[in-house]
Amino acid sequence: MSHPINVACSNCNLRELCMPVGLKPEELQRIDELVATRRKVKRGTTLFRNGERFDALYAIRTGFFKTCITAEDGRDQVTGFQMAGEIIGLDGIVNDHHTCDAVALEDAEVCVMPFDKISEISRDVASLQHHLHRIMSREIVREHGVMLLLGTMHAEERVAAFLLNLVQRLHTRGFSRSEVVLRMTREEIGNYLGLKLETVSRTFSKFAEMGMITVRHRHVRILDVDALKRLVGPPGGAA
Amino acid sequence: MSHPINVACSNCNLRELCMPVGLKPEELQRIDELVATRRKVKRGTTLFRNGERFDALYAIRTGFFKTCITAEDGRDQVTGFQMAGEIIGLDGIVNDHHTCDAVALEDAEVCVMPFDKISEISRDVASLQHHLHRIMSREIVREHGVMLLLGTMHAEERVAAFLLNLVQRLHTRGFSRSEVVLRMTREEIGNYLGLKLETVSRTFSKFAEMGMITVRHRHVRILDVDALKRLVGPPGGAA
DNA sequence: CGGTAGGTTGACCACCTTCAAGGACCGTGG
DNA sequence: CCACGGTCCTTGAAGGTGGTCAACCTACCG
Repeated sequence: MSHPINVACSNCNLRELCMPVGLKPEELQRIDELVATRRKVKRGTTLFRNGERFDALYAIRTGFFKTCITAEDGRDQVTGFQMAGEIIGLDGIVNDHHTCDAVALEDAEVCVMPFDKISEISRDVASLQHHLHRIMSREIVREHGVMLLLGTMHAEERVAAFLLNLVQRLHTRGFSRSEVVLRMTREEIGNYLGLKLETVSRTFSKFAEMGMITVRHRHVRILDVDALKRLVGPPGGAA
Repeated sequence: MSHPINVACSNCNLRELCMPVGLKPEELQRIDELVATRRKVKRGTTLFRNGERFDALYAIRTGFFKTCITAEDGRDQVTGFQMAGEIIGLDGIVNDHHTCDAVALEDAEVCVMPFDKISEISRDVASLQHHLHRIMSREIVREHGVMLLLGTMHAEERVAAFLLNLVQRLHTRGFSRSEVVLRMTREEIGNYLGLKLETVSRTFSKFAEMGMITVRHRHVRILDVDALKRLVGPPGGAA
């Protein structure tokens, strides 16, 4: 399940995504202590679950995750989709227990960073300290955006925003800015966006009819980014 | 606008709410350095605004705030209501600029804690470090809950959850567990809950008809907590 | 006392959900 | 190779929840 690492953070090609930049050599060395082990997570299995003890943050090295919470009555909500270079597990810090499930949507590998080690090292290395704060703050700001989406947007706007966000993040990772292979089902997308899977499907079809995208199963090609952007938020447009 | 403090954290009656517990005397002394000044914020004015430079977190000493973000097209979303003992400003850490507005809903006073001072002291005082991490993590978890609410709940469930959450937080601050004086308008409540103000109003009326609450303007009395709880999430109830 | 902001209530309607049926793809096993 | 089952997806028709629009009311404040 977990195994020793073979690539140090200092050599990792994802370093700019999950670690601070501009470190001095001796700081870099301390950072390399951070990742205790790697862990492979098979598609469909969980990295951690609601209720489990929290003791580490995870940096995604490869693969794709969703995080979701479940209410007592069984309703659940996908709170995010995470890809390479992103950090998951922040929810567990408050009460030393995770409050959501992290499920791999494809075979994945994560770097395990024991939280007490993070705390310890960030007391010595100010840039790591600040980096951690920024990561948490970024997550808070991201969730504000999701609240705006869920609170004010219509179905088409939500789906457009979802696609744009996804393709943008993939692009910063070196992938195409117009091709997406969805790693999640329509139901998972809908759950995240506060819509039913049928609505997501219909909206995809509608975008395709309008010539903004092509959809074949999970393969989406974006034909007209600007049209999508216009959908999510009229730029100078009507109030 | 801002003025020297007259009550040290070590003497503050809100200490358990916004500061770590179980500090050693010398740590307490360092904590007292945290709050540089106090600042009064008049009702209807902002503590900070989207786009302003971030350099401090704020602990609410008295009063009541809302935070809200605004999309380019003018739509906005209330992301939370904050009361005494709670910390605001976390959104600003990522990019050194605030991304939301913090508006006082009644005359308020906050403790200004310069963020570089927080960082510095938390490098020496591990319990402060952990406390900060917990505060940020708690905010992330809270927002997960809001996402669940916005993504899956019906109007009645949302309003019930809102009232219960409010009264619960007031109760931990020593107020009644059945009396609430709302500090925000129906429109602000609706915005937060992803509903229109008319829907909030109607839902209040419906709850009143059902004998669960009484409403007179902004004064709400909760008559049947359990009924409200049953609304938000059927306990063992129907799936 | 009049103006204004905030709140309530009603009628109608739109968007999304619900329910249902059919179809495409994938892995497995014959 | 094809048949088979299962999951995932698409599309249609009908219905409901909450939105929209509008009128009226109340409290508050100069």
